[in-house]
Amino acid sequence: MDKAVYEAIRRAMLMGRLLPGTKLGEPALARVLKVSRERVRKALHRLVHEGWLEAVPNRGTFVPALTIGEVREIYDVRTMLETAIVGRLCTGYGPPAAQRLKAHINEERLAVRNDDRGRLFGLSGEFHVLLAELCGNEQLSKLLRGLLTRSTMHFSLSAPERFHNCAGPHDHADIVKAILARDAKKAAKLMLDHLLGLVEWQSAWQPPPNPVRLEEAFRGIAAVRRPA
Amino acid sequence: MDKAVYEAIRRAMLMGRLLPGTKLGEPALARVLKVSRERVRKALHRLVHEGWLEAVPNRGTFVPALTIGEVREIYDVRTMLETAIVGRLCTGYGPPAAQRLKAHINEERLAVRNDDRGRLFGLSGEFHVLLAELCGNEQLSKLLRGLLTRSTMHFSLSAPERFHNCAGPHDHADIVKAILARDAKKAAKLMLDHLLGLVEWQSAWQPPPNPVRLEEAFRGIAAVRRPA
DNA sequence: TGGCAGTAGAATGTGCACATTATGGCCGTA
DNA sequence: TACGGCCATAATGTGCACATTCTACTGCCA
Repeated sequence: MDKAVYEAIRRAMLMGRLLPGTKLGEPALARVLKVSRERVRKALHRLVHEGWLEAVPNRGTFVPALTIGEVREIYDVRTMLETAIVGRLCTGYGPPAAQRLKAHINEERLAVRNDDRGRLFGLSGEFHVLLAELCGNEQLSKLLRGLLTRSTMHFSLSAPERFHNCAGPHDHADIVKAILARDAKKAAKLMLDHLLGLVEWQSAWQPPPNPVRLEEAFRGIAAVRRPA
Repeated sequence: MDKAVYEAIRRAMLMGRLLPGTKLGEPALARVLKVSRERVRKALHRLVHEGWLEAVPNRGTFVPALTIGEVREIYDVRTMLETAIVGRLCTGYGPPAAQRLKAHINEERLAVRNDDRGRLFGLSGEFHVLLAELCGNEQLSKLLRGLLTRSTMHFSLSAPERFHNCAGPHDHADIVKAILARDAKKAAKLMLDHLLGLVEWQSAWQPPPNPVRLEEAFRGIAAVRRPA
């Protein structure tokens, strides 16, 4: 199955092993992953199409360096969708929805108590997906899942070793509380502030100097040979 | 360039030449379009990934038969985004935005007056894209463009020969009027009603018996060989 | 006559070899 | 010494041939 190659590259990106600007050569990947070049090609093409990588014709595929502007745009779209989502959940949801929401919040609390950053990182993302799923709209869920992965990619690539506390657990609990109280206005406002906080928090991570950016800037100027 | 193959297939779908359930065989397409099978393969894979076609492993790729439920879901997502869009446009837009909106409405009026259904069909879609573009969010524009093509695909496939009047021009003019008056509430409401009307109008198109559906139903039963 | 196994054909999936293009080093010249 | 053109090398792009899988027809058997 060629999905394995796709997943391997994606995982490497989420783990921050591939810095922005890195070139993903087909022969090198095929050698490392021990698969044929065609498999690698297909996986790369798919990743490019999904926005994970950038392809330059006759040059290769590269790990993109998302600008703060693009991240803001993605969060802006998320805001539009997710404020609408919580609003809709306030107008009507089934009993299992309430139960799932409470269960999720409890899991996040548990992760915080155990200081399990990795688990909390995963749960924070899943919370937003959960809200979409509770709307019962498959298209919406898929779309939001894509936006979420893309919005976190920037973070994963730039500062992966430190999982974000996201200011999340508390925000999430408040949002759930508002939904259960069927307070649409408040829920939407809380979601808006939550996402605004996230994007601001991520923006603060841009300033630290990115080594790859320097390498790109000096390519063809200084007499340094790139390591890869 | 392989984009030509991609565009050719897409155009055929939009023109309604490919009915739902039709199989797009690689050798047949390569023969018809006079390109190598690899080009066809790449184009098909891309179309599948974008949701235009459906692929069954070791079976081939087929023109999908979107259910009413899926169409409703897509319109639901569009409602979330587009009500937010008009709301945002009401809070702030530049002078060129107002000018472009007015110009578009005028073009639609002109198309109606000339009874140019084809042009009106295109303009009706472009109106929604225009609103997204005026927000200045590239991600949003791309996303909405995809949703729009997918939501109209169902229509194109099931009833392509009759371009929809969409109850559009009038609705669009009202929406623009509300935006220019900076009446966010009204604009959002009008957009909501507009999209609700569109999806209801499209739903009404499902009942008429689909010839391909019959062909599929009799496949393997009657002694008819499929034309392709 | 109805059902089923076997088989021939075609279509999809996969890997390989070649063509094309970009990159980096080398050399000649101003 | 610096600049510009040339060439070797490696990577990407493309087409082809083979392997695998599914479909459909045929013939056999109950």
